[in-house]
Amino acid sequence: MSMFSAPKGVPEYFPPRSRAFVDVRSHLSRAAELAGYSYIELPVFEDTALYVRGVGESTDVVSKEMYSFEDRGGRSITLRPEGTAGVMRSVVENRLDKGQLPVKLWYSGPFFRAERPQHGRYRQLQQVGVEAIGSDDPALDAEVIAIGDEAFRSLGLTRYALHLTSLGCAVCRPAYRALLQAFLADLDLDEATRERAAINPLRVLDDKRESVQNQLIDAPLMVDHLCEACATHYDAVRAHLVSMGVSWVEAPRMVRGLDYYTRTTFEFTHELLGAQSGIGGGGRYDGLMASVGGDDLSGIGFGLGTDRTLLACEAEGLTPGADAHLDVFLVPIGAEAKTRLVALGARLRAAGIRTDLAYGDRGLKGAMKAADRSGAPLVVVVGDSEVEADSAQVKSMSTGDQATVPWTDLITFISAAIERDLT
RNA sequence: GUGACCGUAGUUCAGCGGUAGAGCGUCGCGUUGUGGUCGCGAAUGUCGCGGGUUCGAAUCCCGUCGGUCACCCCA
Repeated sequence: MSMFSAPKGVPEYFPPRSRAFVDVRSHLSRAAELAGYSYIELPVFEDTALYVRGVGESTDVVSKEMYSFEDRGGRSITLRPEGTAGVMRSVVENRLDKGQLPVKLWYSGPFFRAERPQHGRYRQLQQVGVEAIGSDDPALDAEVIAIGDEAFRSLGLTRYALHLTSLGCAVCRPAYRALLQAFLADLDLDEATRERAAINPLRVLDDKRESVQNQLIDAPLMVDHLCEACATHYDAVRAHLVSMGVSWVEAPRMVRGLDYYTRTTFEFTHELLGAQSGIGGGGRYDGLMASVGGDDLSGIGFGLGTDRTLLACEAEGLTPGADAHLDVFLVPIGAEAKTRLVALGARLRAAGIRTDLAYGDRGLKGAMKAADRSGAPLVVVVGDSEVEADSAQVKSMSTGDQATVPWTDLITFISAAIERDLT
């Protein structure tokens, strides 16, 4: 029994799985780097009002899932529940939007939502996100979507799907919203659903209950009521996706939980993850920057769930980061040998060779066992006779071959052996 | 936040009212300085935590904490 336990709903990654987590995260961010996005490091807490105004007071995320508290100066602080609002705040505050547009940024780190934990749903969740700000070019929408697709594909994932729709804009959405509300008013719905219809009628569309869905068959859909500009924009996005070879399914009833989304909206889901199947989602947000006090620039971005992407990889039997993480394992027998190998280890590491050593004066047999388990392809053994001969035994763990190598040639020999193994 | 199920060794799990078990892992041994296979042996548990019922509780009941599944929500 340990005295303390981690807070509820917080995932921890430790070896060996932490290696997979790190590898997943680097695949996700690499896709963004490959498309010219630059890293932005942001605070994990912000002024509560930023989320209330940016994300939307009526959203579940803001109204019942935020970790908010008063700091010692009496300010209301909130642990960030999502990434986009914070990026907007920083862009406006630091005038990153005053140069060439679009500004393309990526970020990574923990986010916090006080939800009831479940497999794949955590109170501290990890995301890798991108934002492209200051252009409403539909090619940029397509780029962002394609980056997400490539991020998942680069990990070897295949059992995922891209859901796509357009949520319209300030011109066409209000009229559609009224239309939908009128439609919903005539349906037989329970109180909670009626309430939702009043606050965010779009949300009713993706209700999972059959009894509700049956009544929604003839519900008006946003995509059928887009204004000319939105329709043209959406067509262009789809045309670009086709030319990039990205496939998707139309999801006219898809809804996002954050109020700022407009026009292009998308979600990646994985079919093996159960109820928490969303592994990434995003879209365009046209009014967000202005609502946070900046110029009225539009933007588009996504957040990819690092935790869930790892779960998706595991569900598909993929093993990210499984490559051996060591090149050489050193086995000393005796005090003199240890002194020599400790020094050799430092030199190997300085030469960029990943090296570990058998500590704790284990017997040769035990040390070899440790060497085997380390996964290192090469093992260097030094005992009394090697010390005397000023040499070392270098063993290949895969073939079992062992060579006597003069001490002065060791680093060169090892480098060459690793080089050979890589080719 | 609502409902249901689960919580036993490092790990996966069996035991379900009468002195705590197995597989895997860990450590040691199988003669002097060589791992993976095999054989033999050993260590490790306040049976999540707190109450209650009982002669006796890992086992039954209540609470609590944690996890899981669905709803909800979303990454």
